[in-house]
Amino acid sequence: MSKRPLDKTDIAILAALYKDARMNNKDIAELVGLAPSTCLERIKKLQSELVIKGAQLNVDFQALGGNIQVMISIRLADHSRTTINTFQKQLALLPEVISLYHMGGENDFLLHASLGDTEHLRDFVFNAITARKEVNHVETALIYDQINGTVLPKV
Amino acid sequence: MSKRPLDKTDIAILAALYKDARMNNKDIAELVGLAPSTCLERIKKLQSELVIKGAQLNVDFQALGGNIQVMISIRLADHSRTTINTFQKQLALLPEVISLYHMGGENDFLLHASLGDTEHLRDFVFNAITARKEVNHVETALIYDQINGTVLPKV
DNA sequence: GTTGAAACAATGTGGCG
DNA sequence: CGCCACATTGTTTCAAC
Repeated sequence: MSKRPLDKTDIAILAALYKDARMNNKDIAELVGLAPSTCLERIKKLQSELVIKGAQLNVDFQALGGNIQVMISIRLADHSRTTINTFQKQLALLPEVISLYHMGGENDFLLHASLGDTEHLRDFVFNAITARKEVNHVETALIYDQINGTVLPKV
Repeated sequence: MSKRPLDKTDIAILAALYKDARMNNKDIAELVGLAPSTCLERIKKLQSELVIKGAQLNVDFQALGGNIQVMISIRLADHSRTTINTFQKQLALLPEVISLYHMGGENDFLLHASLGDTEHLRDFVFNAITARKEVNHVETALIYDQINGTVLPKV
């Protein structure tokens, strides 16, 4: 991945798409003050350079039956690469999992999940996490609310 | 927010857009087996019902000078609504902040941030967090790696 | 829920600063 | 070399069914 410095226009494009990834090219072009063709060229370039890695929908998990969200801190007994990799790959596939962070520090993983109710949460923690031999410690914290940052300046 | 039950097609549309929010309507329609017009109608409906709350770009933070990502656990001294709200609103505006979670449990907030280097991290923690009178305890953990879940079944 | 036509956006080419 | 204008192709969108 090259380290091309991004100019103001690139940042403006990224900021626009960060706020609304479904914005169309014509509107972005207008917003950043470029002709549509030029703007598209830049977006394509950012994509090919993997500065833009994709785009994800913000779904209302509640509408999908996920009435509670939690962060689960997990410590493993064994920190070998295979254990970590296997754990990570298998857990990321579970439908309850929104994100799985591999961490440095006391806890090895932080798991962001959406669950239907507290019973579902209990079952999930037991069946998917504490049932695993390599898991040493689990701590669940409820998420009340999430706010996303809006901008990406820093250049 | 109404609680209309989503059918298989709605879920399929959401799943497609969750994987790639920039997918166009024609391709989604084809994928889920609908005519483009019908598919668009459903997407519009999901948007107006706020099942779809938006879409966010997956940016390579490294390309933007964010070489490290951290999760910072924060405890406040005072849990009044005003203190919490003010803290949340002000911190969410900082350019380093990716997400800010208001939590139940021991820690009041979990802050996901992207920083240029360790010095930037140190300054950020001091200036933006520990410098605040209402902050009681701060704990920073490095993120090695993040995996996002791929599907949203659960209906 | 579909089809089809008109309106609009995406995209490639060639030309300008 | 990056930008723009324009022409072509493809997508969105709305009406009638």
